[in-house]
Order: sequence, then C-alpha cells, then structure tokens
Amino acid sequence: MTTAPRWLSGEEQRTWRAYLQATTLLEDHLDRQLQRDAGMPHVYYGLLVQLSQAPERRLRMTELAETAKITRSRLSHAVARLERNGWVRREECPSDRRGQNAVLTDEGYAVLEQTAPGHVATVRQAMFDRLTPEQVRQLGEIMRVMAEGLQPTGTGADLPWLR
Amino acid sequence: MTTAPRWLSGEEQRTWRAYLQATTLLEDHLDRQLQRDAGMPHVYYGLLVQLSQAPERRLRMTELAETAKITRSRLSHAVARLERNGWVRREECPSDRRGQNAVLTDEGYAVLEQTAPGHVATVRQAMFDRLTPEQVRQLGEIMRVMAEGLQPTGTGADLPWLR
DNA sequence: AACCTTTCCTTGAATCTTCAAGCAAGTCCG
DNA sequence: CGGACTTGCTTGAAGATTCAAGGAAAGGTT
Repeated sequence: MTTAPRWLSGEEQRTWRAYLQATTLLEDHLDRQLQRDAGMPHVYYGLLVQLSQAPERRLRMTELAETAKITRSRLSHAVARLERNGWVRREECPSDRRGQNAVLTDEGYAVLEQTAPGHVATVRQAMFDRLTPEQVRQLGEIMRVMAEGLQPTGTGADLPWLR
Repeated sequence: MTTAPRWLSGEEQRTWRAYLQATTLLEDHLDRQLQRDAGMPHVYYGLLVQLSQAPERRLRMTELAETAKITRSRLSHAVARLERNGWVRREECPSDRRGQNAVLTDEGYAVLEQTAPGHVATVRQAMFDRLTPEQVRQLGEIMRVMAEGLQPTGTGADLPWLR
C-alpha cells in the first residue's frame, strides 16, 4: 500500500534548500581551507582532533570511527594515509589482539597546533560570527535532535516494535 | 602579526560538534537511501531535481553548477555519468556556441517521479518530523545567513576594501 | 584585423569514498 | 574441546571528487 506522499510545505522547502546550500558551501569551504593550510581534507583533520582529545592521544579504530561518524572502512583508508604522513601511528591493542589503536604522533600534534587557530578563525567567520548567541543555542538544539534521530543505534522510533 | 586565537566557547563547541555529527550522519543517510532506491548519490539526485524545476527542463552547465553549489568540473563528470544512465542529455546552446545545456530526459523524469515520495519521506523522518514549526523557521533563517556568507561572490565582508 | 583576456566547459591523474569480501581473534554453547 | 557465530579491522576494485591544465568561442582594445 502506498500513502499519498506528504510533500514539504513552502517554508519547509525553503529551509531544506537553504540547509543543502549552506552545508554544501561550508563543507567545501572547510575542505579547501584545510587542504591549503594543513594538507588534508576536513574529515582527516577531525580525526586528528578526536585523537588529540582522547586520553593518551589514542583511540581504538572502532571508537574513532564511531565518534567521527564514519565507516570503519573509510577510517582504515584514512589512517593509512595519515600514517604515511607521519601524523598517526598504529599500535596493537594489548587487551584484544584483534584491536588496533590509532595514536596521534608528535608530528601530528604539531600540525594541529599550527593549523588550529586558522581553522577556528575560518569556522568563526563562516558560522559563529554571523549568528546571534540565541541562534547558536537554537542551532545546537536542532542539530542535537537531528543527530540523535540518525544514530545507527536509533531511538527505535523507526522500529517501534523492537523497543 | 598573529592575534591570540579566539577559541570557541563551551556552547559554541557543543553546537559545532552537533552540527558536524548531524550533517555527516544525514548526508550519509541520504546517500544510502538514494543509492539504494534511485541508483545514484544524493548530489546527482539534486541535479535532476534542479533540472526538473527549470523551464524546458534544461539548464546551462554553469547555471546548474551554481545553483547546486558544486564546481563545473564536478558537474561535468556527474553529467557524463547521468548521460550514460540515460537520465540527462546534453544539447548545444543555440545562442552561445561554447555553451551546453543539460536536459532532463523522460527517463530521468520518470526516475524522479518514482523515487521522490520515498526521498521526501526520508527527509521528513530525519528532519521535519523531529522539529517544531518554530525550529524549522529558525533553522531556515540560520542556514540562509550562513549560505549568504559563503557565496563565492561574498558580501565583501572578507574584502571590505572592495565594497 | 590582430591581440589579449575572459568565459564555458572538458579532460586525465591523483585522491578519497563506498561496497562487498575476507581474515583473524574473541565469544558462546553444548 | 569443537563448532558456529560475532567482533575488529583490512583489502581491492569501482565510483566520485578535486586539481591543474587546456581547448574553443566570445568579448574587449587598439
């Protein structure tokens, strides 16, 4: 059975269009900025940031993939590249012989130190310097709602019979 | 001269993190949905949508690239692929011999007709069904502000001496 | 007309992402 | 213990994107 689709209202359409354009432009902007100043795409930079904030500057591959919201496969390739750059190193996990730890090297940390100020400035210029504090709050709340609904282990709202 | 970087406040950090996670998860989600149901990634689907809404279902390559916020190069490759699928056709532009029109074929239109309902449902489920009408308004306004600031032909805020 | 610059679009190579397949170590269970 | 299943991660090929380079037509200048 097919129900008549509930199309988007005029306001929803405008919001959706603006969302697509803003997110596309921003991701593109950040990719270029980081490619130019740090020699890597935005996602890779985000991986280094995660590692830098983790205890011992290391994280299991799966954990890193989960916090960065990317697949394990993609992470494997990414870490291979970052390893060639000397910014990350793999270490065997002592407690689980299948496991790998991705470890941020000193060189990797140095790259972050050098490029973080420029990156924050770019993010500010694109987002926070243009929004009121109230809008920053609103955006945070909205994005948290969306992210929660999209987690691989969803709330179950899409599979209510499994709750 | 280097000024001390203005790091993000706690609230800004949380908002930024939520933004990155939500946008990453959503783009991923839409890519999978459309790859599964329409056999193409989200960006390609967006190109067909733009064409379907254009007069005569056709658009100059450069115009299409601009409304979709992607580079001409990327569009060239994308249209080549969509052409192989039979969903888009290229036509010479009568008024400018350099120009090319991308034209949505009947097959391309049919694909949209078949897959649009499922796609709207996915977008609704991920975004609009989770937000209040007030939040939809807020998000629209926020995204318009960001998009405006990121247009290639910016407001000039980054080049104030050129205004 | 000759020349220079810009606009429109494409191309190929390098890089990045996805997808399906697979290996090896851990866990469960009789 | 032995077998089946799960978890953690990697691999290679196919597809997508970026980047730098370039060709061809249009526009501007002298």
